[in-house]
This record gives sequence, C-alpha cells and structure tokens, in this order.
Amino acid sequence: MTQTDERPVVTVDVVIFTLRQDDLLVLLVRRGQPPFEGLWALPGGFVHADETLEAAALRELQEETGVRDVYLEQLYTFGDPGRDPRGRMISVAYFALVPGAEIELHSGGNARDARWWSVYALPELAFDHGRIVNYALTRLRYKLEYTAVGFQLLPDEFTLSELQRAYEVILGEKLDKRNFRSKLRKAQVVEPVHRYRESKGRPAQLYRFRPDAVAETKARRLFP
Amino acid sequence: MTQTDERPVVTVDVVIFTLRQDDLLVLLVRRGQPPFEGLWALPGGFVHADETLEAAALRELQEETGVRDVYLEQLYTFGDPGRDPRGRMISVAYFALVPGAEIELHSGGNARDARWWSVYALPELAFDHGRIVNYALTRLRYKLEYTAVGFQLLPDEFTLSELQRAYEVILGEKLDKRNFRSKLRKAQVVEPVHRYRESKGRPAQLYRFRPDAVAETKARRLFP
DNA sequence: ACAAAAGTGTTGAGAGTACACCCATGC
DNA sequence: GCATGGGTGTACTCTCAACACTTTTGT
Repeated sequence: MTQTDERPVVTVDVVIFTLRQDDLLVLLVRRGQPPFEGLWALPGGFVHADETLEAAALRELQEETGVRDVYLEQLYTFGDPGRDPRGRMISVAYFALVPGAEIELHSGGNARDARWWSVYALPELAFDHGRIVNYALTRLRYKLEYTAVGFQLLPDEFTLSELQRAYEVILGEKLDKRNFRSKLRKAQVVEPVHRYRESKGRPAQLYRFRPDAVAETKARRLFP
Repeated sequence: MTQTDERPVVTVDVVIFTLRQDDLLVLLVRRGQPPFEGLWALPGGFVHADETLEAAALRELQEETGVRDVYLEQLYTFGDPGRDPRGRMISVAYFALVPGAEIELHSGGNARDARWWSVYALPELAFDHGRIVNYALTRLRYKLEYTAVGFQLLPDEFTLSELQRAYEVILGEKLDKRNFRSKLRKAQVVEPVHRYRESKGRPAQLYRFRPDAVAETKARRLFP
C-alpha cells in the first residue's frame, strides 16, 4: 500500500499475424519518436482507465487494420526493468490472427508507416519486440498442433491445398497431402461448400470450417 | 505519452501448489484489511521498481514459504477494471510448485494467517482470486499431460506409487499401475536409487528424476 | 497364514507414416 | 496432347488401453 509514485506504465502490444502469398506476415509500425526512432516495432499503446486489457488490444488491432472479430489471445507479460529506456514499462502482449484477405492498413493518427513483414525476414525491432514476436511464433506453431486455430488465418472459404500450404508456411515444413486430407476427414473440421475455385489445372473444391467441430485434440500424455 | 496520472497499480499474485496426504493444496493468506477483510486471498504484492516480474513472484514465494529453487511460471495477467474496488489493479499471476515436504509457513511481517487449503475445498476468495486458482489448476493439469513438471511437487526421492498417486490427485482420476510404469520406463525420466522405503507391506524401490531426461512430449497434432 | 502394498506382460484396436498414380481443366 | 494442380488408398509400425496374478515384508 506504499509506493504510490513508483507505478509502472502498462501498455499492450499486439503481434498481428496474417498469411499472404505463401508467407507468414507480421504487422509492424515504424517509430516516429525516440527512443528507437526509425526502427520498427509492434503496434501497441496505453491501456485506458476503463477498458479491459483485451479491449485495449482489440482497439489497437482495429486502429491498425480495421478488422474486428478476429482471434485474439493473451500471450505473455513482459516487464523487465530496462526494457524501455524511458522508465518502467510493463507490456501485456497479445497475438492476433487475421484472415489472409487483403487488409488495407490504417496509417494511424500520427501518420506513421505500417507494413507487413515476413516473420522469416524481420528487420531489427525496437525494445524487446523481437523476442515477443519469436515467442508469439512459437506459441502459434504450438497451438496449431493441437487446435484448429489455423482456420483463423484463412478466408471463410478455402481449398484444401490452400489450407495445407498455410500449415506448411507456419510450421516451416512440408506435409504429405494424402495424410493431411485423411486426418482432416477423420477430424471432421471442414465441410465442402458446393462451389469450386478455378485457376490453373483442375478446379478445386471449396471448403469451410465447421463451427460446431471440436477444435481441440488431446495432447499425448507423458503418463497414462 | 499522455495520462501520466492514470497509471494502474501492478501486482504479482502467486498460486503456490503442493501435495500432502493425497491432496493437492494451495497456499492462501487471510486478509487483515479491507477490502475483503477476513477473506482468504493469494499471496502477492507490489512489483518493486528494480525487479523483474519473476523476481517479484519469487520474493513473495520466499516471504511466505521460505523456499527457493522451485518451479515458477507466469500464468496470465488479470486486469479487468473493477477487479479491485480501490482502483485499477493489474495482477500478473504466477504459479509455483513446491515439493510436498513439510514447509513451515512464515506468517509474514503483518502477522496475517497463512495456511494450505485443498484445491477441492476452497473457501470464498477475495477479488477474482478464485478464477485465478481455477485457471492455474487447469494449466497445471494440462502441463502434467505433456511435460514432466509433476516431479516438482515430489521430494528428491520417491516411490513409483507415490508418483502415481500424485498424478491421480492432480488429474482427479485413477490411473492403471502397469500402464503408468511401462510408460515411465519408455520415457526414461526416472532412475532407481539403491534404497527402499519401508512401510506396511513390501518395501518400495526409491527413484529419482533424471535431470537429463527430456521433459516434453510432443502433442498429437490435429494435422499431420 | 494373512494382510498390505509392490511389482510385472500381453493382446487387440486405433493412429501415425510412408508412399505413387489417375483426374479435370485450360491452353 | 500436355502442363498444371486436384484428388485418392493401402500396408506397416507404434502407441494406447484393458486386464490379474505373484512377490515381499510385518504381524
């Protein structure tokens, strides 16, 4: 009940993932002021007095991308002293998955740049944001293994090849087409919609995610 | 860069688990002041200006139990406005696992009560601490399934029956002895130490955790 | 001898993994 | 007719889950 004056500043930072052209992208904004002026950083800002942490993260997300109704999950809270040279800053990090459709970026009130970067070719990041992005990527890959969270990165309708490519891009490895499809069938997480996507070659059946599908797989237990 | 005056207060709260007599226990302290005077709450307190969040959690843990070198993991950050009637409070929750040995509790400077409670028979808790304990229990059960974290709750040497009972208490279900042991053998996470525990019936071989053992099992992927 | 807890294997079912060819369309 | 991507099944291995009796000690 002491130290009324040593209150740290609390912010939210959001790692926003999307897919585009067989690549996994993260949204970064270029800082217009010191410290780290000119470097790229995660979108984020202060938590308002009357909003929940999640609401603050959603607000940041919407200010940058305009999207609503996206997958958003609290990631971790970073609060080492010295992570911001201006003073004690505690950042509650979230990660968000937005569908791969073309999102037009809102450049924000203070006219800063915002653009997508491949997670596999990031620039130098301000603060400890590089560490935050790495942690978010680890968590995304991990969740992908036992939940159906990957669908959050795809549009409402998609082909099985698109879905498989999404998984391959995120996991960074090749998957077998027949095994992928047979597992999908068994899990009953997608259903065909009676339309086709035409491109080169044979047209592909379009599918959608079944919202009533069980979204979690049990982990294999270390002990029975 | 505005609202210098609206800074929330940041605290850490620690859910400290231990095992005793075939029960899973949580450490709670009785509040001596309003709000929620007389109710039980998680041990916790302010984050000092120069310490990391984890250091603050370790400090609280040590003040209450005297233990060091325990398993500690950040759980989640709770920050809804209104979770504390005194004002905006943001709590970074941690959970800790301490071995089941007899820990003598330090009653703390302000002479408040501290005692262990069964997670299966908790009293009414102050603030949103009931929710935090539930979340910690979910996480503990979950981690138990794919890591070797359960050993953190046992003394250095233990019998296989004790280990199995620990798992049963935490998971809230019976396990098959032969399957449990054969999976342990395959995972190579324990090794016998050449001593026995004598009690009623046949003496039991004592084991210890192998520190070089791989502590994680892969989750079964939803997709191949 | 008996009570109490420790210790020990096998079998059937389901899931994971590796692997190669035909199909429908546009040009 | 050929290039392009879409679509399909089988065999082997490994893990999971169910299940009951013998061993060692103290009294």
